[in-house]
Formats: sequence, C-alpha cells, structure tokens
Amino acid sequence: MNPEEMKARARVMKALASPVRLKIVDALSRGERCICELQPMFPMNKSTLSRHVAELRNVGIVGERRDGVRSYLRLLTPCVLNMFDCAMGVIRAEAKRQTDVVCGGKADGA
Amino acid sequence: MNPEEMKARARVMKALASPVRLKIVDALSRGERCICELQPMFPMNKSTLSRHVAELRNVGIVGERRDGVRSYLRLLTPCVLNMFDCAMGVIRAEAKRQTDVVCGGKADGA
DNA sequence: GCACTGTTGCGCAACAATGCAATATATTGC
DNA sequence: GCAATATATTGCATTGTTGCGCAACAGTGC
Repeated sequence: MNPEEMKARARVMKALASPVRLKIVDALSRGERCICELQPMFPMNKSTLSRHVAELRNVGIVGERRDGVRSYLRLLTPCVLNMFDCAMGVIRAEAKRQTDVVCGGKADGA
Repeated sequence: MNPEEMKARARVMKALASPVRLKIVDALSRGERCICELQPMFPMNKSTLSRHVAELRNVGIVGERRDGVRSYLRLLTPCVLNMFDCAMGVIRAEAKRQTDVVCGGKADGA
C-alpha cells in the first residue's frame, strides 16, 4: 500500500482527532453555520476556533461560502458522519470488554 | 451532544491519525499477525512499533491473543476499514477541487 | 542459562493547542 | 472618500503532547 496514500488518510483522520473539531462537524451536520454562530458554543478564543475550522477546511472536510462579512461553513463530505457510528461501535465494544473483565469475564466469579 | 462522547470519539480517531498505525490496521485487515511479523514492514525501532500497537489496543481497535512467545494481533472492529473509503473520498474531492481552481474553476480561463 | 518477543523508563526534538495583539476584508454611515 | 464596526485570519510566545531511539526489563520456551 502506497505510503503517500497512508499519509493523506492520516491527515484526514487527524483533522477529526479533536473533540473541538468533532463538535464543529456535529454542528455543521445540522446545516450551514458561520463561525460567529459557532463561537458561542466554544469557550475559547475566536482565533483558536478559527484555526480549528481552518484545519477542517485544509483537508477538504468543510467548505465555505462568503456572504458579505460572514463566511458560512458546510460539510463537503457528509460521509464523515458515518465514521462516528463506527467510532461509537469501537467505544461500546471496548466498554463492554472492560465490563466483562471486571464483572466475571470467563465466569470464574469467586 | 455530550462532551465526554466527543472526547471518546476523538480518542478513536486519534489512534487512526498516523500513517504507521493506518499501515498496521491495513496489514491486520488481511488477517492476524504478530508484531514480529509486522516489524520488517516498519523501518523503526521495535519499541516505537510496540507503542503504536499499544495505542490501537488501548482504544479497542485491535486485540491480541498470546501464543507462546508471540502475541497475535487482529482487528476487533473491522468497520474502521470503511472509514478509509470515506477518507479517500475526502482526499479525492479535495484533489479535484484543487485541479478545478488551477485549471479553470468558473471557466474564467485567461 | 540463553534466545526470542514484546514492553517500559528516559530524554530529546518536533509538533499541536491556546491566548493576545495586530491585521485583513466587507459593510455601513457620514 | 473615510472612519467606525463586524467578521475572520495571522504572527508570536507559551505550554503541553507525541514520536522516536536507546537501554533496561519482563514473559515464554528450549
């Protein structure tokens, strides 16, 4: 498998490897938003938020449309939402595994 | 949306946000492997590889089965392979967009 | 004991996240 | 045209995190 392709994939995944950016994607999954609308949802400096948005734009996950003084953001590739289902699957499976280990595993209880 | 859930998702994505770890997942997609089999594919110290594998194990993407002196790794949640399709979609769409911008965009050629 | 397989502690260099201040861009009012 | 305002980005410094190799260690089997 081509190393360049692996790097490209990793860049996409990395853009999504942050709670802040996931929350941005989540917000955009419900429709177009401008950064000024996102700001109240994030307890951080606007410059920091801007940089997170830029990272999502750079890899091509979100696009923007200027309208006067604002730029409206939207998801360009909604399939990223499907990734979340898989991520939740991983999380649930791992949680279950933890429970099994703690609460009995191979039924060797006491 | 719950912040803890966002963090959990981000952890999963982060585990996949590395060319090395993506290559490990790719190798495991073709069946169980032990780390000693993976080593020749990676031009790095075995300790580094071990840490990458540990990261995938920690989030629950891969599991291990000890057999004597070796531990065999396998994908616990093959749906991560679907993520790659979406990632490639993002990459291709972005590549196309770049081409359009350079080669004509809105047909304002020259 | 010895070889093989994998993990852990440590230090270092590179990278990422953040806030503040300064800047760019577009709109509005004069 | 020009100042004032609203929106978003960029430069800089600081702080925290990650990737890496080396060396030491731990588990398994002969």
